[in-house]
Amino acid sequence: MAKETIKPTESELEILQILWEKGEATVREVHDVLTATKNSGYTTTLKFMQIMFEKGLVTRDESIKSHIYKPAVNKKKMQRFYVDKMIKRLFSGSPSQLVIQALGQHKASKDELDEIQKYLDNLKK
Amino acid sequence: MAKETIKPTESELEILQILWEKGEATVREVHDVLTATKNSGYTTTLKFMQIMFEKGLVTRDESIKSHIYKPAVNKKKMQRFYVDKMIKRLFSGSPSQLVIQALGQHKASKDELDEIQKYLDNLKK
DNA sequence: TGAAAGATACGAAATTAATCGTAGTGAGGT
DNA sequence: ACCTCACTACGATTAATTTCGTATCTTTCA
Repeated sequence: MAKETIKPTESELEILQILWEKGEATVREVHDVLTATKNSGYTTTLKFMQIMFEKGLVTRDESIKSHIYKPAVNKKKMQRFYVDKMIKRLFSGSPSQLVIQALGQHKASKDELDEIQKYLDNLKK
Repeated sequence: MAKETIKPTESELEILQILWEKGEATVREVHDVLTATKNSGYTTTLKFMQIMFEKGLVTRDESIKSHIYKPAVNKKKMQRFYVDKMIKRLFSGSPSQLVIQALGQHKASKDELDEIQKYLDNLKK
């Protein structure tokens, strides 16, 4: 009975991101965020969230007319899963290559660099 | 006519990884690598590579009986694309969170840590 | 020379993802 | 009491992805 890692689709991940951010939200709220960048119908968003509910990616409170959805999967766990996959598929299994790539392609603030430095010091023991 | 980023599917990425690694390979060679971890038919691998050829993800030399395939997309470009997406979708847009996550979940060697350190020093200027 | 081995091409089934239309339900206001 | 509005449920469609079977071709070698 090993728990399968539930793999969200691209669209589901987009919605999870919003739910993680907000903690909980109605379909309407999620949809409003989505339509800020893309445009798709309300029932499309609704359908996605219903499917996510069936898959166990979210829970929902149905006691209110507008159901309230919450993420049911752990963000950290998903991060780990995808970081792993990405390292394997795109960085020949080398985590440090990913780190360097990530550092290189975005400018981090001084604070962020310091935080990474602290983390690094710790690893170096 | 801006060139669209060609987005390989999961399976296509798996094959690209092998081609990037080897530089070039026949279907048979790719298939042998694949079947080390999963199991699927030879014609499945063949079909994938034919589709990838049509999409322009690979080139091939047909002058030999067993066609020789080469990657036609840049690995760095793909890395950038997916790292971007991942930061956006899973790390709330924060590259340093990804870095810390990646560092935390895999043990890097001393050499690798040094390399990252050097890179970091450089960024800090 | 002709059968076996191994390759490609092609079509098509099976599955999964994404998208939307329509119908039905319930609460609130007039 | 009824109309309207926002919401859910559900089915259907289309598109993309994965997977293979079968036909065909070429080389080799007994």
